[in-house]
Amino acid sequence: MELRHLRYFTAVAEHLNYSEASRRIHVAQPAISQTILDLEEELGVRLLLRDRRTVRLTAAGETLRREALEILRRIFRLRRRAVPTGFGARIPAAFP
Amino acid sequence: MELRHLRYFTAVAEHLNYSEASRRIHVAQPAISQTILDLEEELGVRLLLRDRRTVRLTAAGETLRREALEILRRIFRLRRRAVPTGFGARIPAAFP
DNA sequence: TAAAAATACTCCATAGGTATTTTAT
DNA sequence: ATAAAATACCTATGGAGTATTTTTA
Repeated sequence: MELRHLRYFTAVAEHLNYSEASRRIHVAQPAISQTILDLEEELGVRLLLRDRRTVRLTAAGETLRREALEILRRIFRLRRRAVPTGFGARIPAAFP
Repeated sequence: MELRHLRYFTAVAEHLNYSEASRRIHVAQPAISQTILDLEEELGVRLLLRDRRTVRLTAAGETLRREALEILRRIFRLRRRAVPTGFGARIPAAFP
């Protein structure tokens, strides 16, 4: 599992639509499809029910959605803190 | 940034020795070296001071270490919860 | 038809391995 | 002489794109 899996999954979980997620995050739909399948296989859990035209989260999917969002939020904060602010701040010694 | 970066970094942060980390996590030392460099470049922050024979964490490195551990812990729990227990439990509908 | 997910395939970027160099002790 | 990180180089894997198929409304 890599962050990529969580990113794609949360995008799909948000829109409940692979194609829409594809447009939003600028990743081809088949790549998203495959990544979700890989994630489900790795976890051994079905995350999304895609029957007929609708995509729905399973209970496991809903749990993962929350956790994944929290993790991605943490990654986001991490990166934000690290961004050097100002000029002299190339490679600062510490996070701001 | 992917979890790979955090995995390698925390391994190095734990042992303060690239070669030792390499042995522990079964990834070649140059791969670890390169991954740390990539991470530092992406974050724009130096994470480790490797002068002479010693590797030390910068303040940023120490901060990242804590955050990374927390994130990896969450990933670990996630995967643990998802593991199907027992036979019938192929692809369960929900996390236990 | 239309709209969406899955499959097939192809390609190439890159993760990671081996070998080497550099640096300090 | 040793030990460790960085660099060079090469290869194979797999991530991602285009095209197509399948399925259902």
